[in-house]
Amino acid sequence: MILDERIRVTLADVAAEAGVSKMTASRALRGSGDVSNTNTKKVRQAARKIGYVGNHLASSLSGQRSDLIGVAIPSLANIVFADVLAGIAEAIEGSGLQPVFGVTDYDLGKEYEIIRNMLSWKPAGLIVTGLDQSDDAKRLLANANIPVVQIMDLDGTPVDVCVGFSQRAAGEEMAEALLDMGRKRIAYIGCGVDMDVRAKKRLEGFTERLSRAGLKLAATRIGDGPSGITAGRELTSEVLSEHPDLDCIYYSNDDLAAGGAFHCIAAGLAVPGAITLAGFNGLDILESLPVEIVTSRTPRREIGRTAAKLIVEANNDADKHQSQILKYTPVIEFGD
Amino acid sequence: MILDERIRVTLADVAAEAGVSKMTASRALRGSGDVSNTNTKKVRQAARKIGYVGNHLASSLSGQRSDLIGVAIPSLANIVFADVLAGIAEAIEGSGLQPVFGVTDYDLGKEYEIIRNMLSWKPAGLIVTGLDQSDDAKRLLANANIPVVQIMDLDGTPVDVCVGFSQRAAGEEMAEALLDMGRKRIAYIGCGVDMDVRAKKRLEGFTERLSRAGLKLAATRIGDGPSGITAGRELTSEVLSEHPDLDCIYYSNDDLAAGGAFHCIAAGLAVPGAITLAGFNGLDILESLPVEIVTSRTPRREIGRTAAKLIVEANNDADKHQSQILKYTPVIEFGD
DNA sequence: CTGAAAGCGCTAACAC
DNA sequence: GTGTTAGCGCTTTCAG
Repeated sequence: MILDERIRVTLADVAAEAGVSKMTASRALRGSGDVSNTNTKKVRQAARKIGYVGNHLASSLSGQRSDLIGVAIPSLANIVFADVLAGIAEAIEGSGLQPVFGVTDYDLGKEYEIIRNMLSWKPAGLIVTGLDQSDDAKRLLANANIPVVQIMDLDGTPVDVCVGFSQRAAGEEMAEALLDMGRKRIAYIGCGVDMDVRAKKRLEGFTERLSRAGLKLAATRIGDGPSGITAGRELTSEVLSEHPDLDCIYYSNDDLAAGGAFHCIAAGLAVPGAITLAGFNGLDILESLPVEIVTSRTPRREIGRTAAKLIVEANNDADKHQSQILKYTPVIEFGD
Repeated sequence: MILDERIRVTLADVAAEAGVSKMTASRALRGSGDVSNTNTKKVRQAARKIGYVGNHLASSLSGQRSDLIGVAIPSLANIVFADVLAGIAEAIEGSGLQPVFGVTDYDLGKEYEIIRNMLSWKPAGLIVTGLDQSDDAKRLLANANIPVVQIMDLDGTPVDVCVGFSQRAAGEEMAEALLDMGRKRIAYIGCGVDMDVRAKKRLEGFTERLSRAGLKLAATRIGDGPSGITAGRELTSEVLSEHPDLDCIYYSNDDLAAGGAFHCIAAGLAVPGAITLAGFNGLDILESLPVEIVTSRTPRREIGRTAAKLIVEANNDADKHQSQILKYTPVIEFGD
């Protein structure tokens, strides 16, 4: 295909075709202001006839604000963020807004660049993951003068709106649940790549609750490869061979825990009879697993949906927007 | 937060601060054309000092083309498309392009609207899923005058570039592999929501290959709920209770197949001893499963990466762009 | 190497 | 109801 210079069809063409002024055409197409029925029809027909598509760049530049909504997430390998995106897509359906996304790879520098880049599109709003952006990034967000929603975390000071749950508390509550089940020799398994701020916060809450009960982790193992089922299986095998007496393993997420479950099944270890496995997120996979794994179900799709909805609403009525903290609470599920 | 009218800092402000004209500032910031070192420094400092962010809307409008790249995918619940997005994000890293996405829900009408909407951003390129858009949508794509990449399929006539594999052939090859393993009483399990065009094409190829061997499907079960592990487990249980003599089940994807595996484990059915399970995609989960499932590994991340790379390259050098078909081939894996 | 002028395609703000 | 006039903030000319 040759990218030749095709004739661009613009609003002026539509107006000419319909025999009205650009403004009438513009109003008719957007349904704004009063336009006679006759002209509305004429314009719509003309637009269809000559294949008018419109130019968001021009309308946004003129209107001082675009219909874009910026989303910065740390990763797409983690299904959790795909769920967040799905929630966002769901919430903006029909609103005329469209999401632009950027993947930060858990890197504050990249995150700053992405935020900066997104801001230059003058988006209707921004959704960023977590509360721990770099100072530069936070300054950008604070001065952006658009709704900014920070999601998935609550432990910190939000820039504007915050939709999430306390990662620390989630860790504490899981510790509490496991203690209630009588677990005493507990190990932690995580992954380096996955050791983002939020996983760290959960681990902190977890160990703190343990120490209040006079306990500490019997073992800690942080893999250096990427997180996933395979990694979980291997790390579990390693940890259990070094510490065969464990009665519980807390994983930084469900993928790792599922891998742990597969190891236990293969090794003939009863779960949760001989050992309790606990994960995080409440992934679909756990429900069908032949063993029971404890997990905290995180409402990530709802979080995405709520975050996007707030921006959609602020976009329709800017006065309605206000800084606020919307708190969710992960629910602990025992897999039965 | 009150969305007050803040002072926007524009290129003119930077120019004033640096004591040069807007043009010199513009050139210095973009590194285009020749600007003296002195002025370049002055401008850069001025920009940083007053916190200039730039306005992509204005530059794109002026430059006739934006740095956006539009992506239309059918769903985010399906991890396959999250992988595609991940590949896209990977490929455009550092290129200055940013992805805008839309979710079609396998709905041609929605897809048309999304494509139309994206085109109005005058994107640098478009990535759409499959070859089966509506005629209206195809017309838009054909006239868009930008690189258009259709991904994940090969069975049909591409608009411009096509990066994918033949779904029909994938179905045929899986049938062939299962026949080679001596399977004879084969059932198919899919999901209504998941019964997109591509799953249909695979099924067609599959049954055609069977009939060439003088066989036909022993049973076909299409669930009406959403696809997933849980659905797979239930559907498998149902099909097996009606047809206990099956020696093989072909699923429309790995999630369903994994659910089937869990059913078999719970029911004490040896896999693949008593029954062979075959899925599609080559998801991570299969590797760690305590049973062996046959699958076709699809290079979805590579496809996303390649598609995006083509657009990045065309963006750097439009003359290099040409319509072409990039063919991938899913590899059948036997889970051992 | 630098700058002034003229738009890019659209819409807000006013007239009529 | 409809049209006119000015931009939105930037870059592409084209002169110096």
